[in-house]
Amino acid sequence: MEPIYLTIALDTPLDRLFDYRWEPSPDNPLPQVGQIALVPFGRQEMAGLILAVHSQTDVPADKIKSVLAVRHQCPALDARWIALCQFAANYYQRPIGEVAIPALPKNLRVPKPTSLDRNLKKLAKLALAKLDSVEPSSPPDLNREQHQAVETITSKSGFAPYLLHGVTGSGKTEVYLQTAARMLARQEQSQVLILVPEINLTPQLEGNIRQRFPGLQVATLHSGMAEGERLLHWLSSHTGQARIILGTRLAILSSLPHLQLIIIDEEHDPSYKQQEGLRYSARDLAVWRAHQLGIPVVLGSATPSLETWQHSKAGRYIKLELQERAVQAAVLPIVKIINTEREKPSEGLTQRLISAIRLRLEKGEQSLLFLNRRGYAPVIHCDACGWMSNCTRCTAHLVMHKLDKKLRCHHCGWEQRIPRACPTCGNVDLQALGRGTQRLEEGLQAIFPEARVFRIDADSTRLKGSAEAAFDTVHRGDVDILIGTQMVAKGHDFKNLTLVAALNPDSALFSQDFRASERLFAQLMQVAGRAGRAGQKEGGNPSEVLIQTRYPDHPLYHALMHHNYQGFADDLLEERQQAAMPPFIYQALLRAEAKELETAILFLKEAAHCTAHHGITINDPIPMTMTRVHNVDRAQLLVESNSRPALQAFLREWLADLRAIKTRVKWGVEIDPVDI
DNA sequence: AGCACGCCGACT
DNA sequence: GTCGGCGTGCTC
Repeated sequence: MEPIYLTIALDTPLDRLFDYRWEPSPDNPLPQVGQIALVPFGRQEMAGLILAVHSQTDVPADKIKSVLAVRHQCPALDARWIALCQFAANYYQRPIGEVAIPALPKNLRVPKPTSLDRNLKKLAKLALAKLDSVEPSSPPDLNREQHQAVETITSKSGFAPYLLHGVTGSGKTEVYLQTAARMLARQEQSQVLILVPEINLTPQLEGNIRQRFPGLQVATLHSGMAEGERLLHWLSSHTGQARIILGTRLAILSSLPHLQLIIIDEEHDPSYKQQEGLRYSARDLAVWRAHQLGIPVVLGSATPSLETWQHSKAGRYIKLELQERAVQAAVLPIVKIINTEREKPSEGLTQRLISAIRLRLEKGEQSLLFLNRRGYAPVIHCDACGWMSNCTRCTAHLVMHKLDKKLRCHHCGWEQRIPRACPTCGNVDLQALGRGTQRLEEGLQAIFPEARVFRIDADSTRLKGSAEAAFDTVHRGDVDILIGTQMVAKGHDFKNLTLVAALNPDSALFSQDFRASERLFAQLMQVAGRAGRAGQKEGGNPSEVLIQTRYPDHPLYHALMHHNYQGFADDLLEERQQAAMPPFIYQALLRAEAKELETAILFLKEAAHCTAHHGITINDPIPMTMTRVHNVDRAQLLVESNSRPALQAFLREWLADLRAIKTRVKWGVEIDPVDI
């Protein structure tokens, strides 16, 4: 028999495919497109995705190698999944292998195949185990708006993108669940994908889903899972056994052959953007995938991204408003602004805030203080000579961590003991400047010695599973005052919480990043939404949100005071349009890093010095805001266009030219960057 | 990107 | 005499 040649995509930055020989034999079934093959590559062995099977090849006979094995145990990935990877590869300007291969569970990629047969048997057990442990619950009645949202989404057929816009407590989750229920009931094998920003912070949602759909298999997909477990859940999605798939951004690249609905909760959340490797937007890929499959996609948020908001204003997305709070007695919290120029804080707390906390303590209610800065103090300083605790490897301060007596760089991980005296002049009186969550905790405990003060941040929840335990402590009511970073803003309903305070959120107002205020608004709205979610207590006052700021007249805080997302978003959009910024134009970023900043800048200058392209703006190279991280200097070059296709076409050509430049600079391009 | 090969400087 | 620095070249 004639040999067969397989065209295979591999996880390598080389922008081409590789042909391998496959020897036919009566024992081995013919390989198929979409199957995974194990091949020799250079001196390594790798797993690749079969993209074509043919009887000929252009590769010279002395170069071609043979396939080591084909993973017949894993059913082939279908053409639509491959098309998704191909789209992402083209759009983000990377080879398809760099998209497709990392999207597969590791156990399918390692040279020694794990026993898939055993795992497939395990799948059935997994489903049963989950069924035993839940108590089924029935769906609550929907209010008029929720009902209409479910009706609208389920009445149309074909591709339709929806923006489900509703404040915290308006019952978006219930719309997700009942929409999912209808789609699942409609077809024997249908699957629903639900994306959440961070799965570890939403155990409640997973619980709800399992209770509401007791007969159905639920798969979860996120980066915190063990490889064996990951394989099981991925396979259950891939084989169609899992009907509901709950996952983080990486789940958008999973194989879902019977997908009928995609839901993206908190669609504005920055964690939908992958920030390393293939820098994809799970939200954008979700919309593309829904379009490809001709199915609805629901983007839910109280504070939609300006991209999504603009789509809905332009009529490209269908807007569904939830304005009533679904929980009967729940009312919006009262937002008050405290001017810290007039009321000077001590220990970071104004007198008004301290009184508000005291009132909650007396009533046995909880308070939440939001301070987005972990550690004790962001820097220490010598008054005598001006020395500051700077990281020698990064353009950043070493943060003081008092509990473990360390100075720590939050960017490169460097740590050292807190010096007893100033390293340059010997002064023993070093000052902690500024305030992190640890210092706030210390101050609060001093003011309220009897109160149970509790801190939740990346430091207090470093151990696996400890975040969930920490949240449980708060839910149980074992906490009076909760201090937290952005970790506490997401997902959790605190039933006894009636006071939320934001300390010192001002820095984002003047950030270089034009998206900083959009993010701050979303974050404050979200954290404000933690208060009083279970409804008003008998005879109680509405929950309160206090913002301590030096800029009490800033429009962002005024919008927040009036719960006016729409006004805020419309104003920002107006500004963005005037200034020709996203979402009205499209951007790509060329980043370069080298030992010396000058080397990186020079590379970017050379890159910028290309033939002019109509409709493309190439800006000047600039050092990144945080120039040096871990002894590497970084610079970037922004490319803009008002036409997405024009930008794409330019990038394709440009990157080919850049690859030809002989350089030691490490560089890469990011499409639709969100952190500038 | 890995991973080799290859040709020049300081070590047991 | 070797270990190892990173320049250059290749991966079906």
